[in-house]
Amino acid sequence: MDERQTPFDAAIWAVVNAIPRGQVMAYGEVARAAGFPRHARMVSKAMSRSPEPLPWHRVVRADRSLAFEVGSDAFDTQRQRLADEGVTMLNGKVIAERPTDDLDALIWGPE
DNA sequence: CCCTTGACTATCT
DNA sequence: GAGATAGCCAAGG
Repeated sequence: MDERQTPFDAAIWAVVNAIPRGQVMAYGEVARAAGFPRHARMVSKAMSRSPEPLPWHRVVRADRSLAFEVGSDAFDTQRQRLADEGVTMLNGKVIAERPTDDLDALIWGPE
């Protein structure tokens, strides 16, 4: 194999995997939680590079809209997957709760 | 090395 | 509150 995952990738994957079902996080929040503030744009790349499926549909924009073009396959897929988790959308924006501070403990450890 | 691109965000109008 | 602008940062041509 040939994938070299950077510490960045691993951190991002860990955070995304830690997002509870039915909840969403913004790209910037994921980056920050992973320890890489201002790397919101890199989060998408890291997720694309993931060797195994990731709950990427739980990652949305800061304003709670989806990052894909409306009508695109990716957009529809994300909306459908969210719907399966009980998350619906209103006026183009996701209606879901944000992970509480418990997520930080989950990622950074009980410490 | 310069320039463009991108699953972003904060700020201003 | 929607559109425009600037900032941000890594990757690729």
